[in-house]
Amino acid sequence: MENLDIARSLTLLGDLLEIQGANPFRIRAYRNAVNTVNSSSRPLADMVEAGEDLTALPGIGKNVAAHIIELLDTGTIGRLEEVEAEIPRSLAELMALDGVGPKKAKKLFDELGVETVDDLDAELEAGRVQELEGFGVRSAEKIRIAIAEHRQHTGRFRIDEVEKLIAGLLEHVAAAPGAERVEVAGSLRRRRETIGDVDILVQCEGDGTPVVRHFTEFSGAQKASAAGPTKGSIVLHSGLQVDLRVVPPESFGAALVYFTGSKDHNVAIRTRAVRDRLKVNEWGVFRVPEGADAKDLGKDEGERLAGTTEEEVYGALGMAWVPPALRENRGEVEAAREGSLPGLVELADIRGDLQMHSTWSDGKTSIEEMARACAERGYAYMAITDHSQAMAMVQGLTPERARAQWEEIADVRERIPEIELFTSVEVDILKGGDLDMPDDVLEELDLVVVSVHSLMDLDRKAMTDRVVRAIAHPTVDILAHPTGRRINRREPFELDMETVLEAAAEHSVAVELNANPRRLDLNDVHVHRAKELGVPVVISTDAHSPAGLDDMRFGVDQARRGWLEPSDVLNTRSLVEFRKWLARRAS
DNA sequence: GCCGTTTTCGGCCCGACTGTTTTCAGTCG
Repeated sequence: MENLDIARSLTLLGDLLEIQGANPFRIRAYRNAVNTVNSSSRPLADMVEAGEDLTALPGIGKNVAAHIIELLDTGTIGRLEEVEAEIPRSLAELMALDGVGPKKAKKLFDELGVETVDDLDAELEAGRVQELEGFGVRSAEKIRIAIAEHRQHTGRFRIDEVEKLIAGLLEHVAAAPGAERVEVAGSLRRRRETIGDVDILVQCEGDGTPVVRHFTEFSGAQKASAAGPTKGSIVLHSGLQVDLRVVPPESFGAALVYFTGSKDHNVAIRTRAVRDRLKVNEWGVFRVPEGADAKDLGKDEGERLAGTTEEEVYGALGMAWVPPALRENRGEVEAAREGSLPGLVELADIRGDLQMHSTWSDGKTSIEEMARACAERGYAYMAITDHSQAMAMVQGLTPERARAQWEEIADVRERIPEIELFTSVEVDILKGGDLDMPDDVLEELDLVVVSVHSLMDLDRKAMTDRVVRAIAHPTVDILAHPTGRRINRREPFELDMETVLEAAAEHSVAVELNANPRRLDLNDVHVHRAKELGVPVVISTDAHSPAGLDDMRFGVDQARRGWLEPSDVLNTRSLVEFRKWLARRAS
């Protein structure tokens, strides 16, 4: 069972308990446990099997640990079944609707017998929802719209899509009357692979109402769902929600921390602040006076210790500034207090790109043009990794064509001496783990990249065995896009990543972090696990044209989210050092 | 339900906006 499955069950249990009106702190405890499960780089199932104590994990105590062990043993949680005997699990789905929380879901169930979104739709049609106490015509209409949007658009947006969708909006906001500074916050600033909604922060002296009004009048907005003196929300035609907050200069840093999140990171730093009798909110860091209770203080009462910049805010809390990519409450709060934050890899550290395609298979551009494009980007080396022949539809390389390609590569090397071209092939891993290229060719290549492109629906054991067998081949250097996922389009293969990474460590094989924003494969948690196991990570673009080379920044962002430092990333090495790595088996 | 330089009980992050309200609950981030 995957960590994802465990997280889903615990989330469901937490949601249903919340609908039942359980102690809110108990609900929070479940949510915290879910965050830990989702952030764990190792499968909890393996930890349990190894006899490790789950309560050593933050936010997981005796009860949740018992739930998890029961779930692994029996496939279900007794406590969850008890709750489901009282209220249907589909009520949790109602809470996914904008404007419907636990209280309204409960009321709809108790008063009208609503169990599903479809039931709710029918009750709305019948006009019965607006008659309920606490509901009204307007909230009924909002729920009706929320259902339509839920059906039309449930998922999150890829980060590259969001960047394109908001480019015009950011220009529009920068032109708002009184806007002195505009910054993107939220998951987009943390560089998550997908974005649920966009948060924008504007610095403005005095009344923010004109800024919010200017924002909500954006021509690309489908509707404005909120507008006050400090906050506004719009939905773009694409369905993407954008929230805007307006703050004065003395609060800009505090607000940037707060709206960058994540929620779990914010809760963690606020909880620590309470111990030091400090109060943190989006307006600043304040000292709670002797004898006073933080709860009785107004939002900006007390002695202000910080607020203008993020560095100041973290400093007032005894922490180093935390890079946004790390703000997920995965240990960065402790590291920032101890001064042990990693020095994260940056785009400028990248010295080469080790997966790209040319017109020899499905690339759009010649080898020479790709080489010139890489040289323009200042790289010291690159690899041309056209597909092997199993990819017949893209004219994958036969052994003969591979050899012929080497001659062209030799020519290009002479014409463009400023960059080193490595010969390579992205070799298909066939069904049983055999490689789609004879050994004599593999042995002559500078670099061997392997990946799965077919039979992606094998069961977990068969797929894991297949990939591990390929990794064990003595010529293999890099396992490319290890899970095969396409964000929002194709789920990852059934694959035991822990076993794969252990095999990579054993056989001295690197794993790719595919920088294409449609893939970003590996994900941040797996990248972090690779680091822990000492498996080198290669960040490659898999470019099919020169423009594709610019995706490198997305890969670097993901690597940063996985805590990678330059030394963890193979293609930050100089040409000399990288050659040494390629020769690692000879010595 | 979790946790501990308040340590095995009694706390647990904080504010804005909306709608249905007549002073506030619910939702959201």
